[in-house]
Amino acid sequence: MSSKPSLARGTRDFGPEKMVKRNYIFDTIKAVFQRFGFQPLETPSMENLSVLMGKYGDEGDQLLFKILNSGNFSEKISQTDLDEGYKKLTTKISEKGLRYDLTVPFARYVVMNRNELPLPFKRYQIQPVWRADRPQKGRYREFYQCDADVVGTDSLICEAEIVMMIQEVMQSLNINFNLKINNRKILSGLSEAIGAAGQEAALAVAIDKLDKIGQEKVMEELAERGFSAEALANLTPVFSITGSNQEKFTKLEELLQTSEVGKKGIEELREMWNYMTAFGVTDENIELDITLARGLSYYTGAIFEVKALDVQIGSITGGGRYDNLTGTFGVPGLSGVGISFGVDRIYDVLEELNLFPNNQAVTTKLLFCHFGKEEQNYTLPLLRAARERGINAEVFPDNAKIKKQLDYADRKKIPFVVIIGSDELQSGLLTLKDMTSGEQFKLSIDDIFAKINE
RNA sequence: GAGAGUGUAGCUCAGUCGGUUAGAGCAUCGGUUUGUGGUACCGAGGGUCGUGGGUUCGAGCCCCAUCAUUCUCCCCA
Repeated sequence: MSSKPSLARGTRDFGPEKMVKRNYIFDTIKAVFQRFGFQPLETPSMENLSVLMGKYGDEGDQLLFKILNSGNFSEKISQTDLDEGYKKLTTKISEKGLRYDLTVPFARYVVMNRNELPLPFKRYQIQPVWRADRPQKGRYREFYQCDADVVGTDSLICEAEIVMMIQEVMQSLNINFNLKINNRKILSGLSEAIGAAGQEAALAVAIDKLDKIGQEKVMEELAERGFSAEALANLTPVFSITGSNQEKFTKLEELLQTSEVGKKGIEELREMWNYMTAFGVTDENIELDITLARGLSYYTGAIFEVKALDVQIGSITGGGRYDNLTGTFGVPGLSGVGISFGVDRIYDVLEELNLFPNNQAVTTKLLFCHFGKEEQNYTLPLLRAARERGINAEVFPDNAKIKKQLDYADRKKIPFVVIIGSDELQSGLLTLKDMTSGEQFKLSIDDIFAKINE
């Protein structure tokens, strides 16, 4: 019995054309990472659940793909285990899970190798991750993350360099972009300054939606979350912080006078800006945006977010600084700052704006076509010679009508074919066909190689 | 976790009020052309209408269940 094959939900195939385009993005990003001194790292697809569980909150634990133990796991289960419900049962039948992101495996790696690693340690990592949530537009159960992080230094030079890496990647890909920068300490300071200390998480989540739902709705949501009318009134001036980045700094300083954390945040941002200036980075494309929050709670310092202009799509890159990356594995005191490029969204942007280079799809340059066994044998040394000259070449492996062989060349977008029949065997002059123009020439094999390499 | 939609040929989709043998385009294969693709013309193959039940003289169409899948909210990349 055969049944129709199908893809597992939320997963995708990447055919040859898509792979060429994806590799273009990966190669561009990798080149920039390496130029800034980041080194490659790969970790296993699966990790022990003890490494993954409890790192992403309750909801994150639910979204982990768990791997069933091998062997007869059922014999270890008793009726009481079944009665206790699936959460406890899971721990008895599953000990491993697919990684949920690249940051936690990275933290595990750093902890396990802390004595061998040169600190600060700069690594980049491009691998798929898996999440068991419901797929929808632009969201998958398997997708790639493309991360670069530095651990083991608090220097704000790292933040400045991240800004430069973003600029270089976007410029290489020809994407017009807007980079927003904030600092998590400013958000903390803000909640202190408006008299809602300790509520910065709720404040951050709500304020992050500002450009999506507008100021009024944000206020409503904050009110629902228990912010007092007074706090909301104090918050209002924040929305009118406008002007150049330097002007924003000045206004912010007035607003956050009363908050130590807030002042620290401003100080960090100013220092970071000073480094950027020293590097020669201009403020073009870069915007200080104190309403940028980036949902996640683990950021503690700078926060970055990049959006593509000219196209209606969410953020394509994000990152920030987080303290105590390795704390959950018992090694406190290692701070990190990182950036993650959203490859799938960048792909969509390049596709929509037609920014992929177009001469990439060609893989084979030359196909040998023939009329039978004897002619095919004649091509084999020529095929080898072509490859030795660096020409991507292949021979049609079956005996088939020339029509079918040319059709194969056409579909594979092979630009040149050599046709060999009895005439060619006799004369030694081979027929070269240029598939784009349709022109044909009778040439010696050396002339053919020369022409193809033109 | 909550809500909405869609399942008909390999793919994208028509299918009228419930009515005879379920269609098209693309793709595949063959031919026009035994040595010429991308164009054209001719022809062929390909279906348990997601699955199971129900209503009916009669169901691709109506009802129930179930599975799959897409989208929205939550959350995130």
